[in-house]
Amino acid sequence: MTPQPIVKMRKKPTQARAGATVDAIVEAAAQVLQKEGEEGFTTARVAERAGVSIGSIYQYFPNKDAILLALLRKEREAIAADIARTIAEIEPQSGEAIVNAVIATLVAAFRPRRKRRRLVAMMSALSADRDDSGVVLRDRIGDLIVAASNRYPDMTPRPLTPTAAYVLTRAVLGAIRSAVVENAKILDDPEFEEELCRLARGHLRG
Amino acid sequence: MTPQPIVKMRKKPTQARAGATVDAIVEAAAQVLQKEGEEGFTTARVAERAGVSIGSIYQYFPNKDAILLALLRKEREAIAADIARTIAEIEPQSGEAIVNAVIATLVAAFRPRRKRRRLVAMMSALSADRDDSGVVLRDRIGDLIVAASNRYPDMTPRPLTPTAAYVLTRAVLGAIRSAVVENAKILDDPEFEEELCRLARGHLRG
DNA sequence: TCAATATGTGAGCAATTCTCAGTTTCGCAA
DNA sequence: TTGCGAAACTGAGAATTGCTCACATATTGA
Repeated sequence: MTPQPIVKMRKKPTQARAGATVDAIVEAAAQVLQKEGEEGFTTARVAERAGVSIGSIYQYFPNKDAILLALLRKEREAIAADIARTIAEIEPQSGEAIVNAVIATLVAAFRPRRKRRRLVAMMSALSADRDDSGVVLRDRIGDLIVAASNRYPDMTPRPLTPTAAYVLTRAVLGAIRSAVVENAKILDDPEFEEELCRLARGHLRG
Repeated sequence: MTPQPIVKMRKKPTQARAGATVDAIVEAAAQVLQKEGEEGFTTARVAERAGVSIGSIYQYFPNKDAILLALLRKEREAIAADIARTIAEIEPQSGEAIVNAVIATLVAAFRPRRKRRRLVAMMSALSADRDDSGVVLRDRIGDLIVAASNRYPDMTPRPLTPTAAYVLTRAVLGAIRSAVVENAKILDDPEFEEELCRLARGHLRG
């Protein structure tokens, strides 16, 4: 019933080696999860792979789940950075060009490191109560679309309400998410991207 | 790397009381999960609530996760039945009417029992490796759309490729999924449903 | 150099999953 | 009704795992 606040790190690392330890733990978590699956994801295994003791994990993470959350945030930040960088480089001729470019960027963001990003997509729903970074990221993309539609009126003939932006972003990201989780192959099909563009353009057209 | 086969029940119940036990366990699992959250979801609690011993659980389920999978399938079947029933009752005048009706049905399917369906939506990604009932359901809806588009040519002026159907179903369901997981309120907003219809019609239009 | 602080260790406790040997209930033929 | 084999159920305890805490070691600054 009551949404819980964000899980914090137990202790802020100040020395360099502590930061290295935290990074090692998160990276080890990703590798263990990837190679051994969920069942193999134990604190002992993560500690072993990271080359630290179990105690060190609990110096920085309040519990096992927090390691997953940290991994989730790290991957999401990488994706967000990908998207921001590519969008900054776009020199848009038209509203349509922006839509196409944003969608191309979103799809491209999920193409590399596929196995790891699949894990992230699968885990992200589970942490919805404890971590809102996913919603934040999606809303940011929605704002971006609304802003673009104001600057390039040929993108859409109608004013874009918040609900319309919500539906559009969640639909596009939802289709990509499905592709990542259930069938990674389709991500490489140019027709997939093309259909996503059609979907977005059709929706904006009204 | 290797996708795992579907988890089976350990033993098929033959007597009536055994079936009742299985049902009680699954229902207890749903209740415990809803009232106590993930952390409170222990085999002991489920057994207690179901009024059986822990041993009985393991007579029918190979492990704790299998209880969740059973719950997942049960909820999905309920949703699928909802959808199938409503769609069977539709007397379509036009292709557009079908699209609107299907979307209305999909949204409506997630409105009741909201807390439980939210849990299901959150868990379903996690079980993607072990259970394909989600993909099956989504593909079935996709087939339904393709079939309808053949019978009602005014629905879309272009032939609907499998990729197009994939994108359309995943986009619509993805938006609904997001609404269920991250913000249940928007599900009741008529504008949400309207925008979904716009999205689908726009995509079909090409 | 030396103390104060930050970081790291791992045996062990508490909680949890799952097993299995034994008990109870059911279905049914005599 | 009775007796018996099969099905269903039980719960103590073995095995595993998350996490703590008392202690050891490394780093920093003066």
